[in-house]
Amino acid sequence: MNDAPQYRYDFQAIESKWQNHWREHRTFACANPTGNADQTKPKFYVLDMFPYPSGVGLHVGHPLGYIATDIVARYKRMTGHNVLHPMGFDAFGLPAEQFAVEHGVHPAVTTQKNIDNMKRQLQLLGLSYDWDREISTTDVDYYRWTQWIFLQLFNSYFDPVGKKAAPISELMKQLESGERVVGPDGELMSVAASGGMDAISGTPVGGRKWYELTPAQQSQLLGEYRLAYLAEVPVNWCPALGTVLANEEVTNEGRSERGNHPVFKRPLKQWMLRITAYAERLIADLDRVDWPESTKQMQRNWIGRSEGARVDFALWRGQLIAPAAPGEDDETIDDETITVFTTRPDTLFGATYMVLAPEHELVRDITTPEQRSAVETYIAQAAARSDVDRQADGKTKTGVFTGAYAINPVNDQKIPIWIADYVLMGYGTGAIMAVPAHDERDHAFAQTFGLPIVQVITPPGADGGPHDLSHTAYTDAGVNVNSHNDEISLDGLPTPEAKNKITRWLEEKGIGKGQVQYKLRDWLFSRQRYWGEPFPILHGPNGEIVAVEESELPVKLPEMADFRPEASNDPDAPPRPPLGRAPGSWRIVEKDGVKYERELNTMPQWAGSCWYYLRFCDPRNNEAFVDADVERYWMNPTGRGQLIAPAGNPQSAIAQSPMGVDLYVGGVEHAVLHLLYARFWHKVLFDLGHVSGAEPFGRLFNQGYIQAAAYTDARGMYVPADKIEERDQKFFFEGNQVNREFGKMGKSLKNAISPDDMCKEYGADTLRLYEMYMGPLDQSKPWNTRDIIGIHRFLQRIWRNFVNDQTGELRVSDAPADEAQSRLMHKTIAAVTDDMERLSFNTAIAELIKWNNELVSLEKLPREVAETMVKLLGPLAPHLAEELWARLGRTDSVAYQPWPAADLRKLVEDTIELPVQVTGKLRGRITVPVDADEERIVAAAKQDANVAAHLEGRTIRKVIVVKGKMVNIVAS
RNA sequence: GGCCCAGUGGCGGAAUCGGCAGACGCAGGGGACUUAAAAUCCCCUUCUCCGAAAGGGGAGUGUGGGUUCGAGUCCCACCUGGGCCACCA
Repeated sequence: MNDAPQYRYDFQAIESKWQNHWREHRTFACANPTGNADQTKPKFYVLDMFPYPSGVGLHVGHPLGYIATDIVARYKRMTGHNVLHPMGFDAFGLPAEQFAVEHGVHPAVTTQKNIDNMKRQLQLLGLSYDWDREISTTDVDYYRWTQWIFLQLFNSYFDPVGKKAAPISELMKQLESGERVVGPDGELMSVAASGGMDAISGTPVGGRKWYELTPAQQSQLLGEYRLAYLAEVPVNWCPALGTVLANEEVTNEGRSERGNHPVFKRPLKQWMLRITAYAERLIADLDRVDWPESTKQMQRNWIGRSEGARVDFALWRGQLIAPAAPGEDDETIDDETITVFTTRPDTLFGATYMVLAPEHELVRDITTPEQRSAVETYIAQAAARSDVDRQADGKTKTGVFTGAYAINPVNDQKIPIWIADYVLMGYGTGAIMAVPAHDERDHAFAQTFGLPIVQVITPPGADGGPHDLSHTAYTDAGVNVNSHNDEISLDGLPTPEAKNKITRWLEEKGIGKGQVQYKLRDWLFSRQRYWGEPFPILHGPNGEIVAVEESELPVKLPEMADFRPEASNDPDAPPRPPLGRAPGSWRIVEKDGVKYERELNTMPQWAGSCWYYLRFCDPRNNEAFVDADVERYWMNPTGRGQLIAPAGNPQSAIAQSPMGVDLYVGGVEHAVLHLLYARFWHKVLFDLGHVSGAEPFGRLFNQGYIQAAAYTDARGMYVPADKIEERDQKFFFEGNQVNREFGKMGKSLKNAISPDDMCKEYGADTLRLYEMYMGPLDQSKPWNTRDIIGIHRFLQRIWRNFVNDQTGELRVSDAPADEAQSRLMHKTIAAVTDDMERLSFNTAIAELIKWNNELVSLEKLPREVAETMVKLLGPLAPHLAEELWARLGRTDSVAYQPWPAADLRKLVEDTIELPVQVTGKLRGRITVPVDADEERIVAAAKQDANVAAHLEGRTIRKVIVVKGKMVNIVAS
């Protein structure tokens, strides 16, 4: 027999009713500020990192951030903001293509299916997105503009004078007029800066003036400066997948993340984006955004700025230089120097040998005949080893002597030149001066090969005495010794001054220069895949690279039945992008009687996510990627209504940020790449005048992960967590005991929990509240289904406070709240509002639970109390709030009700309880009038029996009264 | 190895600016209601000592020091766990 109350909290009926209502009424559609739209409201743009629509759908870890942003969006609507809260899908990429290959379905089909499923799951959670603005990076109307932005990059160069992107056409004009020249190292200089150098001396192509170059040469020269360019670079080539892979798509074992196929480093001609030109600004502008300090630090580390100097070492010519091998250029190396980068030019006197990367171009030229075979063997070995192998060796150093020597410019010492794989071709100049006394790696290498170690730095305060360098290098700053020649002495100088002095000397002598070096490399931007954005680029018969006209965009992906990448077992096989098999009608474009072939690579998955936040502002615009006025509105502070925050809360977490998206929430896994790439694109668009601010995301918040118990069997394999039985704190799978551990929820640990199941069993409001109640948003915390019941009880208790579950009657009266109830209400409003501003939803919920527990004892809720409860609940549990709002007789949506304001006067009490300490230990509590003066407070404190007992026989040394907080009587 | 973050009851966590440690929830214990169970409601619940109780004492926020009238909070060193980078000259 089922005698459950007839009018109990029926979350399923409530939630589907209101989800349908919101959808049908487009409750959360938000207007752009055009025409007659209401511009009196301040705007607020709150954004999630949009998901990749995977086939398995969401688990309960995914919506953590979405729930948080939804609460913020709903709260901001109630505080009178025009809120932009969109959602879309980052749907290009390898997984969809792989799935499609495996199941023989077109990726467009599976992608759409996955999007539909994910959207259904999101709507089940009652998230208040403006679905009118939904976009997918795979929509032609979207990637058309991704291609357009690529053309902006292709048609721009980085002007080193203005330190910003500018149209390449301007550079062309300046080169034509001779106003600007190309310096000896390829640097762009204005004529003034070059000291009157004319275009002849500056032009690197055959030493000819710009106007003497053929069009192909001119085009090649411009290519050296474009922000998007083709270059032969070492890439991660995976022949089995038939594509290059980004570093992060390669496992620590040097295999592909998907499929576990071997990956090889090899040089290939690829599209690159010149992000390195922006290194300085990408670091500097981090100071202008409100991001977690750790995320900023990760970006700074990734960009890796170091200050130091370039130093030229002359080759020692007292020996025969190896003659060029047959067929090679017989280059004279008489004038050759080896240039190194060092952050410690102050240790130059301690440089006892040099090391070149095995791939360094000079290695072949300088190697002596006796050493040639050893060197070539080593080079071959190094090439065969993956980066991972190199690292696996840790500190053991390998290398080979080339037989050649260089001259240390400060002391004319003849020092040997080695090659070793601990020197990387990709950083600095690919060559180093080795100072084994003061660099750990050089020290280890010198120890291994018996090279001399010369101390030139002493630790501060070490009196210049010899320092034990037999086991380890001294790498910190100190004071120079043994560092002088006829012209310069660094002896006695502390490290920073020594650096400055030697750098100046090197510059005067013309053999060195102060330099800033970055770890950041240019961005490898092409993939040999089908499921990505085609490049809007054409290749002419003579190797010309021509941009597709803007008017001819989009370049649509061709329909293809077979879109598989061409796999191979041969690491030397050339890449064959799937688009190479596209029909000729797509591949070949005829213009002015010339046949061009389309670029066959596609863009990486990062491309679409680099600018989607801009498209959300104006997603259906066919004239521009975003309307300029609309962009200015959403991406800039309005200056109006900075925030609706309680007084006395200056450090509001969601105050409007200086520029860009007001709040961007996502996982810390995107701390570097996505956020760096998007910032780079945004800066280019800013430089070219297409957007109004220098940074895309004013405030960033990284939510934590949801972890869950995972179980491994005797073989260490994960077993499904939902099939585990627990007995006596031991865990069993199919009768066998298994181990429990905790890890990030997901498919690989077989511990995913579906939000669909939770919504079905407890409801979306319960799931939302539970996820927020688990702990601080930015912390990782373990999922525990058992704990959900507490939140569910809370919502049921709210329901019963409003509705008599036997009769269905509303338990609300029109009587006013008494003083105690009123005070409690305003206290809760103040606390919850403060928590909302700080994104501290766990404590906001705790406040509401506490308040609601107090209301249980009331016969009926005063209407004011009831309405306030519903409003405070609105952002957190929106379905229940809408239902109760309707039952209170309201016909409008609670989503746009004004947020309750705490009346501070109502919080004032007549008396206050103060803790009393004696010498720092709590001994009693007193109740005094709130305006009592110090004298009266102290007198009351001394009268407390327990306090008096502890003061008995002691002398009072000091009395500290902190108004409204506590009293401390110090006695001895 | 470098940089960053975190350690608080049986568990998740609270304490926002240096001022009553453990809010709120789970689990656990006791009680009410019920034929019974579920649900619901009430009470207890950091450890420990004295006390029949009221109450009171001591210890306590990873460890050891320091600053302070007062430290979970600030400083120094260390331990443990997590994240990112990792031969970047």
